[in-house]
Amino acid sequence: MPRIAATARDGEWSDPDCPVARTLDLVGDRWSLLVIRDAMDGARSFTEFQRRTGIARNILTDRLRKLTAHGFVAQRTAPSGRRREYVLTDAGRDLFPVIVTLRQWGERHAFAPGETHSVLVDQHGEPVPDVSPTGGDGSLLTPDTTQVRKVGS
Amino acid sequence: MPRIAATARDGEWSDPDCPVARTLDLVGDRWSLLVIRDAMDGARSFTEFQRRTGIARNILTDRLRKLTAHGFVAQRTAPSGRRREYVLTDAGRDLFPVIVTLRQWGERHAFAPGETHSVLVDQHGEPVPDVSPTGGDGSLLTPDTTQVRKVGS
DNA sequence: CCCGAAGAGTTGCGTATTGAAACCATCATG
DNA sequence: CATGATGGTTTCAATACGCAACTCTTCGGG
Repeated sequence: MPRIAATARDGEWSDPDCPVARTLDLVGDRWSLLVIRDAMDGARSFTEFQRRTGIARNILTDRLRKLTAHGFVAQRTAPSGRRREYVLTDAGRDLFPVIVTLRQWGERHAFAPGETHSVLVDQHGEPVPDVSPTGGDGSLLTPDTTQVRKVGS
Repeated sequence: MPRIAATARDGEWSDPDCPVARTLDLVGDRWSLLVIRDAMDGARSFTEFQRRTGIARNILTDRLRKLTAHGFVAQRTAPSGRRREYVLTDAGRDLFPVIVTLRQWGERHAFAPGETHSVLVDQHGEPVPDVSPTGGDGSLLTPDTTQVRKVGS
């Protein structure tokens, strides 16, 4: 029985060859991506994250610590004074496409017709268009028109 | 077309207005997205999912049940005979952009330079280009050039 | 018809993670 | 110096998870 799983907390990847699995080893839990979402939306302080997500404070402590350890956020002294604040790193900001696609899936499938929800808009107040993978020629890609090439092949 | 009618845990959304939160209520756990990933990559049977992910069998039972209940996969009789198989629904297939962006983040940030990993390629064997949100005018969008418009405002 | 193997779970049980609430420490202000 | 805000830590019960053993059904031979 081939045991693939070895859990990321031991310093091991659960499936070392797969980038999807590695990313989920880092942020694939109930709260991490919501913390990232709020950081992208301007949250900086422990209390602000707690207020927005409603996460338990001990779990938030743990998540902020892990997100910091894994390089998604960094803790720095606020410009205004001597309080510390959490800010996204480049790697954390680079999760933007993940957050946006999660949001857009939710908009399409997790709301009844007519049910209201928050909307992501650009500088001009225009809703952000759907994000979808395309080939080099601009054609839309789907699970059926793509495949995973394993490392050894 | 099956709208995701039900229940994250006890029938309530953890943050009813936010599409990101709703999506994570449904698939924001350690395993669901990996099961979806493998379904996109051709897995159909309980045993095949178990072999690919390494997930514990009782947990896999639970996840397949929840993914079915929430309309990501459906169970149908295999065309070849009388065995049942799990197939992605349209809603499940529509998570493709999420899986791809998670994969691409991992490729950029979770591998050391030179470390090998599996690659997603199109029909011609070409790697899938980076997916990123753009505005209506084609400009790249970032957390700094977008904002969430709340329902009431 | 009987046996065995494979698929798909189910059950029991022990460990790990999570969550709610209370508790603590530091600063700033009145 | 009392009060409140920030940023946690501690405690402890409730879930979730992983492992292994067991069940049930469906073939496929012999």
